[in-house]
Amino acid sequence: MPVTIEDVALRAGVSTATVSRALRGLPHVSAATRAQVARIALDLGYVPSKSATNLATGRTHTVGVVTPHVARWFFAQAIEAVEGELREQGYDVLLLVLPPGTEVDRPPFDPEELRQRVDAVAVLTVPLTGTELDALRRLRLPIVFVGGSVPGLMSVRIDDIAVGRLATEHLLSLGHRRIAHINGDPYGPLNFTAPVDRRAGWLSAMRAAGVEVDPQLDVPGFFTVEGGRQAMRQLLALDEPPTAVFAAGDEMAFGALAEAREAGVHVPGELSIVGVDDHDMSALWGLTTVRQPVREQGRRAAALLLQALLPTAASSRPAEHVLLEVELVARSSTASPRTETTVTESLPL
Amino acid sequence: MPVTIEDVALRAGVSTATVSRALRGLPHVSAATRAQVARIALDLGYVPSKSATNLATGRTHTVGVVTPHVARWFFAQAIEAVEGELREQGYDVLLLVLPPGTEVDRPPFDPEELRQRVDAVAVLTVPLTGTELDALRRLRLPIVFVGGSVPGLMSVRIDDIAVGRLATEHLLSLGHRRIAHINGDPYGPLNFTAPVDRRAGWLSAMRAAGVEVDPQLDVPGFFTVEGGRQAMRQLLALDEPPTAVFAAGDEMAFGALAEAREAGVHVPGELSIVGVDDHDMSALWGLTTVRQPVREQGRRAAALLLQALLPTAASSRPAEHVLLEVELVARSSTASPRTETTVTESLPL
DNA sequence: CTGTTAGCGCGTTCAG
DNA sequence: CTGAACGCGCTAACAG
Repeated sequence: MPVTIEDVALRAGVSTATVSRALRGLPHVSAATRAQVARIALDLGYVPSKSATNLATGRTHTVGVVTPHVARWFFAQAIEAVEGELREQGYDVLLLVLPPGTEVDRPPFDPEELRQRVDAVAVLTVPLTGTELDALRRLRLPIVFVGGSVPGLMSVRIDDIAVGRLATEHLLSLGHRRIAHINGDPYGPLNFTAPVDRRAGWLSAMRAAGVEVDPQLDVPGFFTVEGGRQAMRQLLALDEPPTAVFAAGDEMAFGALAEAREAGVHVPGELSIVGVDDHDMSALWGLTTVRQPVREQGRRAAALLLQALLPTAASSRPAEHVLLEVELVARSSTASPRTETTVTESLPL
Repeated sequence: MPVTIEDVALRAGVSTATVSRALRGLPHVSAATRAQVARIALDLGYVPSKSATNLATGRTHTVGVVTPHVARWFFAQAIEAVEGELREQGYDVLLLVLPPGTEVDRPPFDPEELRQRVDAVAVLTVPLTGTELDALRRLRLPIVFVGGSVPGLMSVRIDDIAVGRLATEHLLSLGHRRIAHINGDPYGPLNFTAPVDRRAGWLSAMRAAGVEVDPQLDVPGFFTVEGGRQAMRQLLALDEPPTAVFAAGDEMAFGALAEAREAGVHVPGELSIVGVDDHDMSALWGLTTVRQPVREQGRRAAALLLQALLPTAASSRPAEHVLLEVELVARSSTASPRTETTVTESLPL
């Protein structure tokens, strides 16, 4: 039913090979023939069959994007960026959302099913088991991790230890000592470096400042608004609540912020909060945060794949690792502890 | 390089035809042969080539999802839902993000490029030109619109007029008369019914209540946080500002809320605000809103496509239109105007 | 510069 | 119940 290359060939009075060459801009085609073929293809509405092309060339012109979520800020941003870059270069994007849950209780992800469908894969901080990673490697496809890194595979991410340190140092410099940390899932996946590193940064900064860390101040928030809320509730219930909180993600910070206010705890008068991301709504909340360039990470990841897909690309170079800069954005959710200044509404909200 | 059906056939000592039948559960294969083949396929790690299958059957087992954004709440939710449902049924999802901008200034979308790649298409309230729509129809593929509807094509959406009416009536019933409306883009696309309908609902409710509508109270917010903020600024600058605002989307409502508070206008004491969506963060903001079941819309849309893809499906039935229910969720951003009751902090934030 | 000939990997008749 | 043979639409040698 669809228009095939043969239809075009017949109509143009040439062979299918010539049509193929003409349409793809290959050399060895007279300008006249090329123009003629192009015209006919156009008004016949000819579109090459992807499957046939793939079968013949072995390349799918499709990149798989594996992600655990699409609705969360980081992932949505990253997907949008990756898709844009890829589509611009003529690649299709196959979206693969891994069912939620840790790698233990979700259905196993079988990278093999990607084998015949994509030329490369971008993995957005998905917690994968060692088995899955091995299978992924066995595909021998260009693979890039975004927001995390795995030995031997390309990656684009930020220095999450620096993130934790930056946030914590900001609070320390304001005079805080009792600084809590709301992180991801303590029983979560192993191959998910961001939360672990951010915590490490927090600990490192605390230690460097000679501050003892109370284990009670290290609570899980699961990277969700609601999780952040619960975490904050837990912290406020302590005999000696923190004067400052470092939340490993803005969404958790929002929850924490809301919970604090609801509990009548004034931010930043009685409690300072720092997040990570610089979410679209962080400014609205007046949230101090460590900004990470998510879209940039997406773009860079796509670029790495594209480059690895180039015919000239040697398939066995050392995997590239791109580390992007982060930056502390100070807003109104942080201040020095126990200031005796008038507690006016310093927050916009 | 990949394992082909022939490798399996050779190893099993049968023909490729038998392998094909055995693996796909077709009849006319002895139980023994079937088991044998299955085992060998498994330990050879055989995965049928999608392209080859497609070429042979004419079906791609892929559904295209066309969306203008992935990072905005509605779209992210819908994409996640559609993807989940589709993948569960063995379909791949090809993500196609249409560059931002109205259909006038973005690069034209050529549905033809989908022809050889997908079996069906889900369009998420993307503003399409008539030309694009026609081209889409010409594909003669099952097509479903989510969040909007187009004559002759399937759709899943909510009654946006009812949405506008519901929100407005809530405000009217509280005693408001000067009710503003923050909508989408006045110069925006035509085939994008949601904003138009929501406004119509607002007007209709106002008229039904015998309230005159001041054109100055109808301002654009572009469905973004920042747009909502600007809109609110504009409204507050009026000689006679509104006592209530109906924002056509929660993200705009957030912006409006923040702007109002920043301007020192107490919500809901001096100003009531209603949104639409019931965004994940609406509860945090205490935002009264008209909830719409986005994920459900995504699931239903996927189901419609799946059903139309069934071999038994007659290709020329009338297009199905699914209309889902909405519901007003009253929170703390709305109250009666000019109440003289103590203005305590009634909002959590 | 162009046409011919082979496949790419699978599904699908049609014979056995 | 099973196999041989052909075709899906296109690209890639290889001739001319």
